[in-house]
Amino acid sequence: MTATTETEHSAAALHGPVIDWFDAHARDLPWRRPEAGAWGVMVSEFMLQQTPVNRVLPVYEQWMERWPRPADLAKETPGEAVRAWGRLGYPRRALRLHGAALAIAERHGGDVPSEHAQLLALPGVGEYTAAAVASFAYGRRHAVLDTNVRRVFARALSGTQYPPNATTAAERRLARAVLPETDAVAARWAAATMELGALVCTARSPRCGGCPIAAQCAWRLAGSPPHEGPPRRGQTYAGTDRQVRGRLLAVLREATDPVPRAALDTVWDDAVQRARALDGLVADGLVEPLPGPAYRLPHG
DNA sequence: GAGGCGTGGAG
DNA sequence: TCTCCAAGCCT
Repeated sequence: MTATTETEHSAAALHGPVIDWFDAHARDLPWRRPEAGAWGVMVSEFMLQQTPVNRVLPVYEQWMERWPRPADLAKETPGEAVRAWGRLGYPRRALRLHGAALAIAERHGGDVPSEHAQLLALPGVGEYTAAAVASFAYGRRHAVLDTNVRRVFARALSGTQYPPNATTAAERRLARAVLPETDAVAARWAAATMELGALVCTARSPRCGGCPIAAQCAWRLAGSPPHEGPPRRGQTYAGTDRQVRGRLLAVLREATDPVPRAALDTVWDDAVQRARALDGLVADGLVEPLPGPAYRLPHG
C-alpha cells in the first residue's frame, strides 16, 4: 500500500465522525443559513479574515440589511464601506469588498461567481476565500485550507502541535488527498473541519475530551509532543504605524464632514510618524486628501 | 517569502 | 499587565 493510499484510507475513517460531530454541534451562524446566499457567504468571509466571529456578527447583520446584493454596495462610495466596516480591523478589506462588489456588478451580472478562478480574480479574494465561497455557497469540491483546518490536519494527520508558519505545498497535497469524493460531502467536510478547529481543536488549549477523532489523532498518539522549530512571531502593535493609522481612520470614520489636518494632529504626538501614517492611508486609498488641507473617507 | 496591515478578547 | 491569537491578502 502506498503512502498516499494509506493516507486516503485513514482519512476516509475520519469523514464520518467529523461530519456527524458537525451535524450535532455546528453553530447557527447567519451566513450558514440558506437565505444568506452567496453574497452573504462572501461578505462573511471577508469580515472573518483575521477577525473573530463574535465581533463580525453585528457588523455582518447591518451590512447585509443595508447592502443585500453586490449591486447595492457597488453604488456606494468606497468610503461608506470603510465607515460601515467599523472597528473590525484591517479596513483595506472593506475597500476590497467594495471593489469586489463593483467587479461582480460589472463582470458577472450582479451574481457572485461560482468558479474558483473567477472568484480568485476578485480583489481581496485569495486562495482560501475563493475555495470557501465556492464550497460553502455553491457546494463545490475544494480543499479549504484556513488556519483552523491547517491546525486540525497538523495534529490529526501529521502529528504536530501546529502547522508551519506559511502554508506549504505538502499541506495542500494532504488537504486534496483527504478530500471526500463527492461535491456535497466535500463541502460538508470543509465546513466541519473548520468548525472542529474553531471549537475543539483550538490553538491554545484543545478540548480533546470533546473531539470525535481524538482516538485517531496522530499528535495525541505520539504523546502530544510540544511544537518544534521557530516560535511564531508575535506581532507588536503599540507604537507602530498600524496603531497610528487606526487612530487616524477612527477620527475620519466618525466625521461626516472633511476633517482639517489640525484635528488629526491631536491623535499622535510624533509628527513624522503621523505624517507617514496619513500618507500611507492616502496611498492605500483609504483616505482622500482635500484642499485646506483636510481629509475624508474616499468618495470615488 | 517575509513583512505590513487593526482591533479587542481571553488566559 | 502582557502575550497570544482570530475563517488572510497583497507586495
